[in-house]
Amino acid sequence: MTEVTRRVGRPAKAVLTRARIGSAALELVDATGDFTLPELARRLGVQTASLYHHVDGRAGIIEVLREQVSDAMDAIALEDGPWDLALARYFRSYRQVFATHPRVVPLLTTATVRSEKVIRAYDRMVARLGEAGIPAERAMRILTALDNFVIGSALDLAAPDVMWEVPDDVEAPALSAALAAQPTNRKRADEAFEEGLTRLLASVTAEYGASASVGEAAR
Amino acid sequence: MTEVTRRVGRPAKAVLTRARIGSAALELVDATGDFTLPELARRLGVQTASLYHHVDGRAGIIEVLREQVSDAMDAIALEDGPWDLALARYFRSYRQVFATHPRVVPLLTTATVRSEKVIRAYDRMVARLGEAGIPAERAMRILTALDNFVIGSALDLAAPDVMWEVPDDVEAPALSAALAAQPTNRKRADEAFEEGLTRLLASVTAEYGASASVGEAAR
DNA sequence: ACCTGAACACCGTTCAAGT
DNA sequence: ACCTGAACACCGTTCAAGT
Repeated sequence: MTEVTRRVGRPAKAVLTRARIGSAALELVDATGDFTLPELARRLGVQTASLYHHVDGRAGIIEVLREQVSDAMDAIALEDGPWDLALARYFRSYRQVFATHPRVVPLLTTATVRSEKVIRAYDRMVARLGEAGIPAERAMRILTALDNFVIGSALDLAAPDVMWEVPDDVEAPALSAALAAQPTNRKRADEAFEEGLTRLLASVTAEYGASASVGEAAR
Repeated sequence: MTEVTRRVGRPAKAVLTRARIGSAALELVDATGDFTLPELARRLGVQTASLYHHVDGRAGIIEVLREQVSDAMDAIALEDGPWDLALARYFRSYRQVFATHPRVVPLLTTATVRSEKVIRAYDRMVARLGEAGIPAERAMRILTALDNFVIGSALDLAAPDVMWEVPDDVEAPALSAALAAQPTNRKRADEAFEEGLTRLLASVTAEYGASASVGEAAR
């Protein structure tokens, strides 16, 4: 028999914090692929309504999740070395964070970027592209393209085990052979990310110049 | 006063079809960004439970949405001409479909591809990359990279009006200047898509050879 | 300020009953 | 086979009451 002490009213010390809610939510999403407020509250040993004292409902918890992954990104990556290697480092860390928490990606796909850390990172990237002689307008286009690619690649990490399933009555010999030759799903996703990131950055480098090959430096 | 005729039991002719449900769902998502079964049923003039006779609940309706957008893609694009131009045509039509229905994109981000039409398209792309001298393993990697980029670019279409919002207390001069120089959100998204697609395909072309520049042919 | 318990509107799904 | 009406479990959100 466990003795349950029922408490009513404000506790001497707050039992919840934004941070505690955030890490519990992250754990829950990592484990199940989604979260509900009642389940989250249960894991934290509180009532569902208690969460509202710290975050703005379900949308607020998604915000906390976004903050957590944003903070894990390597902003220092952008400071030193040639710009192309700096961007490569940053976007690799960007994707690496999502590789650790793939199931949160679908929850974060559409929202305005407000995180100070992420804003600063993009500012730094625009600046570094400018130093490399790329005009601001073009820099924004390149950054958005890279961003789209990385987000798509992050979503790929949350993909089901079988990404393409050829039905029995459909003939797709080339695709079937290519799929059969594939390594694990994760390896495929990793390789495709490197393939695209390297090609995109190398293409820009070829046009505007930089110190070394991105692919080379990855080894 | 409208006369309402209450009908019970099976009607002489089925009032619902998969197709009717699908187009009503697409309209609803286009208009509101999401859908619920009760609201969909209301628009179709039936009870919520009636939907279950034609589709497998909410997940089934998302499946129908996926079929609808998949069917709108230009599969013939892959048949003729140099492989790089063929792929460019296909991926442009791919993204064009989502540009017409941007708000459905977030609903379709993670699921196994089973659509015969899409499977055939990917088979065709692997085959054409093979003809160009690209080994199957590498072809799959390139295709996945392109796919990730296009999905990310499609999500970009569903992005809020302000993609990056620099808080008042944060200094991001380079980013702010670049954002100020931006045209409309849609134009930014369009340009970034072309930027990335062109660079990715040109990079592969440079390595394996093809007939003409992708960027050139786009004009 | 912070937690509880109860209430409310709403959603997805199931099923017996009717033609 | 296909539609209805009712039922059920569950979810997100609100709010008065308690310390």
